[in-house]
Amino acid sequence: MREFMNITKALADENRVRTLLALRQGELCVCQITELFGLAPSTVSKHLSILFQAGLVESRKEGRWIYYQLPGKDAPVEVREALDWVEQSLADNPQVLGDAKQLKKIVRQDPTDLCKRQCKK
Amino acid sequence: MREFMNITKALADENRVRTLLALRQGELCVCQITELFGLAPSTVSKHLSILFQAGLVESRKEGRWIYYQLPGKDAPVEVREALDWVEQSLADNPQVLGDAKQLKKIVRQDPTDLCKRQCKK
DNA sequence: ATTGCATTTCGCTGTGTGGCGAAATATAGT
DNA sequence: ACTATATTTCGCCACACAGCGAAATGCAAT
Repeated sequence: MREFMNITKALADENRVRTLLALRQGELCVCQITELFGLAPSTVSKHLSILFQAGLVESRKEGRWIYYQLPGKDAPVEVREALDWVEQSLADNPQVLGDAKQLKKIVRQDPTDLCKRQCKK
Repeated sequence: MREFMNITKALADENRVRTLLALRQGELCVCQITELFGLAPSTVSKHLSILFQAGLVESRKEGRWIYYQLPGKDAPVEVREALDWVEQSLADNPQVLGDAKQLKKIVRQDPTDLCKRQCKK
């Protein structure tokens, strides 16, 4: 029950749900998600931490960057069904489609430049 | 998106989730759920209101009593899939099974007596 | 009409949470 | 070693929310 509630609480924030759907495109680093939502890096990091503790995302460290991604087929059933439900419910949501569109522009840019700009703010 | 977030926020509370699973047994009035959780009637009423606004329960008025129940087949797809997900994830959860067991005793009692006892508290 | 009762609404309180900026941590490159 | 930089952790603040009790509402029975 504890684990299930971790999932529902993680899904009870719009930015976290949008993050999960954004990750369908493939792995993203913190600065890319930060750029997508216009939030502070620390805020995005916290969101990702909550998603991670719920098992809804995995992370991979590569140099200075930490890439987050959706869990693979080896994820617990609860997690997979939660993600399926989110995707099925919001796949053609305007907000989500808009995010996907903007993400394409973001992933084309050099992550280094993104982070530099965010630090200057 | 708004509607979907209403659902996820409604599911982000353990007592509300337990309520949904309890309602699989059939419709329940407020005082029965109050008895099950040991909460104040006003608190239970608020929870049910949140579930109702999310579309996760329906209500039926009969005299002084208001019975809440799970929505029928005519419910929106998002709602049905949310309920399916909750049920699949928690069907054999100890807490949920315990609730079901206690509910059987509660529904055997006269609702009038339940309410009287709750008012005396 | 009035009383009794099931439920809801209202006001309040304590706790939880999202947001930020600043400081801390960890890694790359010089 | 030192600097730069990507991310996290830590305080802090504003706000949302679960919980209760008391008052209000709606309905039934007298």
